[in-house]
Amino acid sequence: MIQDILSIHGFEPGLIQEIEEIGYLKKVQSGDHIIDSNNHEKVIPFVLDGLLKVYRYRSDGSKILLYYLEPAETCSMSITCCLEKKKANIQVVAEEDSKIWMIPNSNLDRWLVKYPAFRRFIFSSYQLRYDELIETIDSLVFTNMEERLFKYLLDTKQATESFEIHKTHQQIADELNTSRVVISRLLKKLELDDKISQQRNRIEIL
Amino acid sequence: MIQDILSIHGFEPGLIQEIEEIGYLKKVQSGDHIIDSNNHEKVIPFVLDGLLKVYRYRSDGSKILLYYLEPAETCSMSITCCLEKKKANIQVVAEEDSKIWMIPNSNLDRWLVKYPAFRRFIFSSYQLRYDELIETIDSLVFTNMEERLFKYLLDTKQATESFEIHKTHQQIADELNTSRVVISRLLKKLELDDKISQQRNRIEIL
DNA sequence: TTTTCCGTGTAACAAATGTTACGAATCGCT
DNA sequence: AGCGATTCGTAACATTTGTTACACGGAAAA
Repeated sequence: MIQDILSIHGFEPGLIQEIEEIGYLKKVQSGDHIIDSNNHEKVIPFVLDGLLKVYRYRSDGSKILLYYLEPAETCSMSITCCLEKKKANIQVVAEEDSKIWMIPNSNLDRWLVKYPAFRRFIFSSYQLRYDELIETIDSLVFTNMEERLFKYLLDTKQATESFEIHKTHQQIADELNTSRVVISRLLKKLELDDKISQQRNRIEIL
Repeated sequence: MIQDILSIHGFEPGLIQEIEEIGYLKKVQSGDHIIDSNNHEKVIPFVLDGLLKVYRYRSDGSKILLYYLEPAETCSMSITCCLEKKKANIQVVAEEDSKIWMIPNSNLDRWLVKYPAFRRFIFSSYQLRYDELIETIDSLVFTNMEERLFKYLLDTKQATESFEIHKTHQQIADELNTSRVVISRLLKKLELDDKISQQRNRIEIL
């Protein structure tokens, strides 16, 4: 199973073996915190199954959703954090029940040197996250809340592979950093436009 | 001169020699385009002197200022772009007259393997840009236009090492993706609050 | 069943931002 | 000096987003 997912990126057999030997499986439930400010253990999480959310939090307690991590992806913030021995103010939370292969950072630098596929993997991870951050900036600058909300629904649909979204208006508002009333207002509008239908705790995308 | 700037990052003598041999100096004037969608030459720009702006542009022509590049810095977007052979929709423009050491991408991968200091440099560049993008997201989400404007003025002051900013309201509006009228309104407010003083084409930070 | 709590709908208003329009001041050029 | 172009100030208004308050209905708990 782990071999299968790692070979997606064309990892060398030797690398796959090393990752298997040094890493360990972590099973988490929806809502669990995988990485936090408090725990300073230097590991990078490689998602085997499920869905993770990566937040950036600020000193005043507010936080921003940076991106989602899907299977076969990893968190580039954690990588730099490991390589640079720097504290990144990030938080990785399970959105669904997930299985994660936790890889201690001890061999990162050596792997970078030894395995070309690992280099490619790391750099394409960085690129992927860059693209997502820039897309976030894009949508903040150029689109209004209604579009951002609809995009959020579509993204959630894709990430969870389901047409139904089980979230309250308040939860959505928190993720989009606005208020519940605004979300209710806009969801009602989307409903009138026949783009969604909703019941309590449930939004269906049409 | 080039040795001096490269040694800031602790580059190995052999690496410095290679970079000197393979790279070339490019002098540009304020407003010149260094990297564009059209030219597909694979080089990474290393700033020796001056100030560059990195934009992301979109298909509809609109663009966003991603970050500034100061001396001894490089553009991580270009790096991934080189390594991944992928087209990044970025544009690098000279904000001031600048000197740039242009480094063809042919040896990037080999340098990553051979020189630890180069690995550290690349990864810390990535981290730096991440931090800036996240800070941008932060300010878009949590602060109003007045704060963003004042922060923009302070950043410009720092980047140009001058208390005077020679820009029109329209230019500032373009960089902050708003309209000229809004900027004029807010600058007037900052002036009344004794945070700045302004004349035509000139803003002074107090 | 009754009570309480949670999620949602909606009104009314406030604040921030965007848009259009026009006049005044200043600069560069002839 | 005179003229046109650029830059800025400001009013008036539209739109978007945020805030407060309250009602309703269903779900969960007592």
